[in-house]
Amino acid sequence: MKQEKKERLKKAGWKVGTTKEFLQLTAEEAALIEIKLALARSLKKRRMAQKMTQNELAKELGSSQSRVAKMESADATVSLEALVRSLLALGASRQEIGRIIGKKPVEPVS
Amino acid sequence: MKQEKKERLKKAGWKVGTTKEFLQLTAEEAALIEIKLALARSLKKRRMAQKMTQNELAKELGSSQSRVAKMESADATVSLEALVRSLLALGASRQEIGRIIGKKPVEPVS
DNA sequence: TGACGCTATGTCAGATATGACATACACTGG
DNA sequence: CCAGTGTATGTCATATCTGACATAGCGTCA
Repeated sequence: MKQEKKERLKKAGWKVGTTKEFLQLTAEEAALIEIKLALARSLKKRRMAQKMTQNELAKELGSSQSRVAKMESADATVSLEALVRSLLALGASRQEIGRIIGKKPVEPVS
Repeated sequence: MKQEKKERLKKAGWKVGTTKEFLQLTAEEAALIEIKLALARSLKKRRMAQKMTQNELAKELGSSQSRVAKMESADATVSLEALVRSLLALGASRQEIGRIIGKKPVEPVS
């Protein structure tokens, strides 16, 4: 069920339309992806606000630059856990993380 | 970085001290665990509110009763992602999940 | 008592995520 | 133009997580 989708992804590449429709995501999966996107955006914003490079953050996390890049782009290979860990490492509180997750995304212009 | 800790654990054997000190949890790790605990509690609460058994929920999730039990007990082998997915499956919204994560836990009696 | 329904715990093969590395790209200052 | 700095993307071996299964505990009902 997860595997199927990845296959489709690899073959299809990136086209337009909502992410949800194109990937045939269920509502739950769409919500999970939105959560990850919100966290990823926050992560990048926070890192930049602290004037850190991806490499510096990676070292703090005991990870590598490439993985930080993937986190910030909400790459499919990064887990929710990785995103939350990183935000915590950048000083975000539980409450802030809760807010990031709960905040409604900006509506795209129709 | 996770492996290191386990190594240390195995070598050190069993000494006393608070869990936190003994396991040498950083503040970030402690926060992550608190988040997982909050989600786990909510999961159980929600499942019960819907009068579902662990088995029923497991089937909805494409999983097994044992894993649901582990989720509800915030077992170390369950990921943040699994907890969030399960809550979404039980109908929780992004906003609700944000609130669960952000909410301060009840202080233990001193 | 025993049978039944629900939950808890341990284990393990297979699936998924990770850090590390290589490499490419984009931008800037010289 | 080149060199340097920061970011993006692909791959791979290994670490971690997952579903499934077995089995045990624990109420409850007859």
